[in-house]
Amino acid sequence: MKKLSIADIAAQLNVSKTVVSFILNNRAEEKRISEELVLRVQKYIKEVGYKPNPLAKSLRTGKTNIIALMVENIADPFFASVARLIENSAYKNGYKIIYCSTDNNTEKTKELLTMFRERSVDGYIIAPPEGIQEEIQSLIDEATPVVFFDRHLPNIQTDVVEIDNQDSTFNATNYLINEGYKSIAFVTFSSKLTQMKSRLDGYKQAINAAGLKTYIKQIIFDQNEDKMVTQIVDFLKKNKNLEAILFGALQAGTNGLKALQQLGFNIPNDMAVISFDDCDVFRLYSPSITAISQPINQIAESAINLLLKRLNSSAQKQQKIIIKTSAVYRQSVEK
Amino acid sequence: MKKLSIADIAAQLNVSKTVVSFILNNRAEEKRISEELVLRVQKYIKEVGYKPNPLAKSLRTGKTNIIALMVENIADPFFASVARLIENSAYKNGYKIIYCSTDNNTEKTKELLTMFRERSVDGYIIAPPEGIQEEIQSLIDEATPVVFFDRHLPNIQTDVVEIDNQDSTFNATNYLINEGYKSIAFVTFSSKLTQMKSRLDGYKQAINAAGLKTYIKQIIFDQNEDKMVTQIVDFLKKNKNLEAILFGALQAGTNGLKALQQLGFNIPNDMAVISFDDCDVFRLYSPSITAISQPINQIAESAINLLLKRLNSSAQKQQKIIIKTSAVYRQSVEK
DNA sequence: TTGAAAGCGCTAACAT
DNA sequence: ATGTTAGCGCTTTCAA
Repeated sequence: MKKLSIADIAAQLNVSKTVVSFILNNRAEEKRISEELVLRVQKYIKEVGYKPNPLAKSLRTGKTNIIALMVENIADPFFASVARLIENSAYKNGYKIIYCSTDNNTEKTKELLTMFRERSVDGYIIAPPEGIQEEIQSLIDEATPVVFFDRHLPNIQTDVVEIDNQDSTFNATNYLINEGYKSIAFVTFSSKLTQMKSRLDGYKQAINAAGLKTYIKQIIFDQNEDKMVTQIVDFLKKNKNLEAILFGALQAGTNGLKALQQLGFNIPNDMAVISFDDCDVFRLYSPSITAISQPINQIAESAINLLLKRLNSSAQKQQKIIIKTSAVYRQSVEK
Repeated sequence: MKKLSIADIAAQLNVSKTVVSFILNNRAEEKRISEELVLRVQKYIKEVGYKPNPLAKSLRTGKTNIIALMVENIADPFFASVARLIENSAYKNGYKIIYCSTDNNTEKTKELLTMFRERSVDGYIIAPPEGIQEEIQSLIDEATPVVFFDRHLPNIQTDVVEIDNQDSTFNATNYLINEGYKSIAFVTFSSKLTQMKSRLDGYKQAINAAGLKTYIKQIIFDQNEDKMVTQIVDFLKKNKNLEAILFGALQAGTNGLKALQQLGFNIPNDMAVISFDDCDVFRLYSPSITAISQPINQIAESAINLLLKRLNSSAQKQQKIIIKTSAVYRQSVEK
């Protein structure tokens, strides 16, 4: 059974391809095609199970119904979960997702963008690394929809979905201060990305407002987890007076717990702990770990909705959606 | 700046499209095109940064350089990690990945397969749900490469990458038996998938060989985690004599830990624990949890390599790669 | 209301 | 050794 083409359909029904095409694309009314013919064609198409070839359609229209999803790392639970939810909505709306992990690597991301552009991807949802302003701007200039999430790029005007990073760490830090802790550290990754900067700022702001001293450790990311643990161990050894730690990211938190375990710290007696991002590790750990929880559902939903809106109707003012986080208080900060 | 086409290049250089096409596709030698011309064309192409339109190419050749990756759930850490590694190799070899989560839902998966087929995806890497034999068989009949991983479908002859599920649980159960535990439960998901059956078989085999009694709980999967925890809690309440539990899957394990916590069990004194799959939760839990670790790297690598091999040269005997797991012994089974 | 035909950009059979 | 040309299957302008 050979694959049917629109020409086959037209030939069988003794009509032109044009008519069939119009009917397939719901333009029958607009084109004032007789109802009788419309029905006849639709019936036949259903009967033989004809499906238009999307490749040919794409070549002709330049639309692919494919959305590129560019995350930092698809193996990261946060990005994987967001991807899962975005995938759902996308498929529901007739779009497929082609994804990739940027590793926050500028060059790699540029190459990926070039590839996607060649393939005429319809739109982009990106957790952008630094240094891709130019490429993104030229996409925007071509009226290709781009939605940022998790972070943004300064100077780029496009839709963004973010959480209120600064508020989150500000509040968490204040919580620790109010609980009576004085020496509070912020352990995070060394990064220039906007979300990481904001988290650091929130911490600093709270500490400074309380007239306390800041203790900041910015871990250098390393494929080898043990090396990151070691960085935290060293930091802890150098700052014996610490009473509480706020971890600025999930992996900082889990590695931090490993470091604290290695050094035999008792949580929360020797050290109170709060971490950004929530996960099973924190829920199940004993003591359970207080965490700043990102509303993944809202983030994913907002991102895909913004993109779909843009795909369906161009030209509107870019939106910035800031989503509030909530802290889940657990045993790791009980005095 | 308009997008260049092969016709533009040909016109500029006063040669035919054919020549340009052959040179682009590395068939210059085969077609005995003069070296001088090859160089001239290549130079010009590089100069103007011309890239062939993959859409047009695909329409013509029927090849898309896209691989479909169908996992159970991309938000599951196991599948996300495998996806990450497969993504890497695929991009390195000039293929892109379009993925989807099947939810082990037969109907959904069939629809997805239809969609991918319409889009002329070049090959498939699938963790297959039940009931899609027919669709898969017809892909294979069309000589479309399909590689299964994590599980397989009975009666379908195609490349498979799996771990030695039965051996894994057999060995783990035996380990518990040798440690002196008598009442050993197997808590897993209710599933007809091959890998889950094998895990159950391995447990039964070991228990029976030792002349012990089996205690089996097959959790009904539920989006609501608490409901799954409750199922385990109920099971534990009904079997007060249990001394050890082997969990047949990651989520069974984490939910099991929650259940044990709820009931105030002390691990390993009140209950020894081993879980299938390893993750941070088990490493960081106190006591740390003994786990059967799947070699994710090997799984991903084998799967993508099998597929790439098939994409590059059809017709070869299908391979079944069985990968050994290793147990990571931790405190949860120390007597 | 319907149809003919051009063309999206590429490959490859066939010609020269 | 290089060129001509017919499609791949679709959309859309223009004509009837």
